[in-house]
Amino acid sequence: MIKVSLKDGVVKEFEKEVSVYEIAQSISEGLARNACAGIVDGEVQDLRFIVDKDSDVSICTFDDEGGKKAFRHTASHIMAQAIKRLFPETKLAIGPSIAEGFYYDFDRPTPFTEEELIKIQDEMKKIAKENISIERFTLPREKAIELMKEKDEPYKVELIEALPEDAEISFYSQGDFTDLCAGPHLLSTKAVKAVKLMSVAGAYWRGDEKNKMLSRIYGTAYPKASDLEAYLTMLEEAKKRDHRKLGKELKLFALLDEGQGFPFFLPNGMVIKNTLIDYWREIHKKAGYVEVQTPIIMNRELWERSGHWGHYQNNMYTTVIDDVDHAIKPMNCPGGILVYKQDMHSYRDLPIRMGELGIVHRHEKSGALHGLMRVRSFTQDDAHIFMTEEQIRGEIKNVVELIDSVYKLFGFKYHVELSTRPENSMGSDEAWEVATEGLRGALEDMNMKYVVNEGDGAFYGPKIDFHLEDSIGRTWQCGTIQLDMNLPERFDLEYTDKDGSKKRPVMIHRVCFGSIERFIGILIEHFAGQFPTWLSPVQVKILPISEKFEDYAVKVNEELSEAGFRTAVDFRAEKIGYKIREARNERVPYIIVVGEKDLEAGKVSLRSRAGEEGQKDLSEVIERIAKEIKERANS
RNA sequence: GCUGGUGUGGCGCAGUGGUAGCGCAAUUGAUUCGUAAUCAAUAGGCCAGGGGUUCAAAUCCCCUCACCAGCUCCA
Repeated sequence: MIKVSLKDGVVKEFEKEVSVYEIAQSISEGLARNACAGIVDGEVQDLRFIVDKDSDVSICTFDDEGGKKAFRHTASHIMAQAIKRLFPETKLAIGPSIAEGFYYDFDRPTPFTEEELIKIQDEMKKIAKENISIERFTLPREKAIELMKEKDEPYKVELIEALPEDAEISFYSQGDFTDLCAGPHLLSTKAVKAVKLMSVAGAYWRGDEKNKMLSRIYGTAYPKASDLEAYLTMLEEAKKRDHRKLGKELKLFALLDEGQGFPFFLPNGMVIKNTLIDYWREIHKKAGYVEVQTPIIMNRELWERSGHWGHYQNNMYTTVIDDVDHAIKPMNCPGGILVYKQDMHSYRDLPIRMGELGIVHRHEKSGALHGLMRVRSFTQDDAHIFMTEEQIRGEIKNVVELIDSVYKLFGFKYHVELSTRPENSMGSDEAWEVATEGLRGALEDMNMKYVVNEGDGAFYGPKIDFHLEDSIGRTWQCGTIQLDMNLPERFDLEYTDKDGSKKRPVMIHRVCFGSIERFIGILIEHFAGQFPTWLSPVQVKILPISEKFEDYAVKVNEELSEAGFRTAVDFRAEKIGYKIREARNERVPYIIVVGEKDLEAGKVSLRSRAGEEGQKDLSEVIERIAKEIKERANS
């Protein structure tokens, strides 16, 4: 007798061992039809998985993460099967499910064309209609290698060879198609009806740029055509908020051939940048930071001492001044350290929280550049905190809270990663261990959820990264907290402790926005250009109905400017509908219309983003907008 | 950097071998208007750059550059 505990405390008993699918059937035929996978004692399992002991079981449909994965993974196998039917000479690499769909990497002499993509998609639909049942089987490693050699799939052979000697290798086959795969998969191809192949792109075998470049096809799949349609519509909508498009439309910034990767900030964008900086200064002052500024260019000796010359040279721009090598700073830390060294420090001074809005230059590969998100010159809202070892956790906690408060203000969701020691790094294992555990401990003290990103730390220390999403779900690292026990050593930093002895301080490097440029890119997409009033380049636009009311418009404008708002008046001899259309396209949060009726009543007509609001006293409008700006409310 | 795609007035696009077009924006004039586009006229382009094929190239071929998607790398 096997006891299966389902959700809501329901327990079912089975006479003998039973598959996940049979459990679903025992609940309802409807559920069995939609079942994609199961979770058995916390592990995602195939529908074919046999439950042979008392277990907790829940059934996953497409609406569950595990079910979605199985569904899309099956879609990727269907794509591979379609390609094998149409282009049998193609070699298979790997084909997993991903966040919004799936991909599969193929090796063939020429990449797939648009027309071929359509053919493949049609063939996939045919395969779904054929309702081919999907079987799972396992082979010992040697037999598995033999099978894949026989099928002439060298990439699969390589994958299996990387698995342990005694491994049982699982395969899935559907009709004439068999693929190495850990699963799970659906029971048949039937459910995968709504598929769309999105794009073809190159991708290196095993993600290594030294390897051969394969041809990757991205696709997505849904159980219902209407869901697929909804997803495609959502993507279209998201493209409309692309910061590069809006940046041009709203005249925020420009990226020109004359400086590849070096953004120009236009007057409107500069308002946003400066307003963010004002906000930054305000919260950092409150949090006990001082501010410094260090040079953009410093000599080679400094960069050799900091380790950048050795570990970061590929990303640095250099120049020669009076026959001496210099580098344009890619990071602010060495400058901050030199500032620390200007003085003797007592334990009483610590922690020293030293902020710097530093413009850094880094050479990025041309293909990596992306609007404001990835540039070669950017402003870091940097700070270096010098402290004693005992202060580490408290300071990290302060910084995490500060970053969290910034992201909350804008309504951002974010995820956190802990990045550990990379290959090209400096310092002792002990220092790295202490630093990494310091970060991990702080995260755990605060019960923060995080994923570990092995080997992705900075060359001088491990880091906590904060990642924000853009409009189509790509994530970008913004905030980061890096714990550094190496640079204080290299620069021989000291403070005098209670007993008069010299001690080595520990150092944190941290940013909240990350790069102000990238943060603005994210902001543009997040708000679709409709910035909260406090950030809007123009906060109130005054539209006289005709020339006759220009004087009144000027008077209203004076009062609004006097109140400290960023305003503009549209004096053109256009109809009011036209002026409103334009002001709305500019995403101006408040539009004030003045005409005959307003002049007579001594009032103004207000239009906010919510729509027409009718006549109001100007003083009332001023009060309302001032309050919104002061609270930095998100309209 | 790699693979593929794209490159036509300020912006968005059409134009697949026969003298470069549309819409918006701009300028000028008229209109003086009540909540998402008033009318008319004018001006604006070595068709990314270079080389080639051809009687003739935006269009076909080669090279370079930039941008876009993805990979790699990263704030």
